Amino acid sequence: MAVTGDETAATGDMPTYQIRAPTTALPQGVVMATSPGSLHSPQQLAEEATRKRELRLMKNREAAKECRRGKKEYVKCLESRVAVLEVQNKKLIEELETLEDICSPKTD
DNA sequence: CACGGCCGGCGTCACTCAAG
DNA sequence: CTTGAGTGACGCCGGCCGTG
Repeated sequence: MAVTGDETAATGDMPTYQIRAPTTALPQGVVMATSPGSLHSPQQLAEEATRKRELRLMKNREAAKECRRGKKEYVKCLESRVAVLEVQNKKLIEELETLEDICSPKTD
């Protein structure tokens, strides 16, 4: 996946990490039921709202799990990449030292 | 043991963003 | 504008480990 210029393309390689202040905790559980013609009594409306909320929570629960799983995988990926790059870097440094030895004028 | 600190996982809320 | 998916932040809980 090509990160399109945008530094946070949120596509596996660079998740969008955002810091947010803990905004005022509104009381919630308030779900607006967009009155589908078939529902009338407040009772039914409330039940529908509850059902929707539970569904939403369930989906979000699953989404959160998946999100964490993906994040862990992403971090593991980065860590192994770091390991590879460290080895590569070490080799290059060694090579550089060897070449410097070969090329340096002998003083004695 | 009992405890306290640290860590990882979970559920939920609040928010953003893209699609319809 | 509405809706659904994705994700950061927060708080809680249980397990592990070192220390007195």
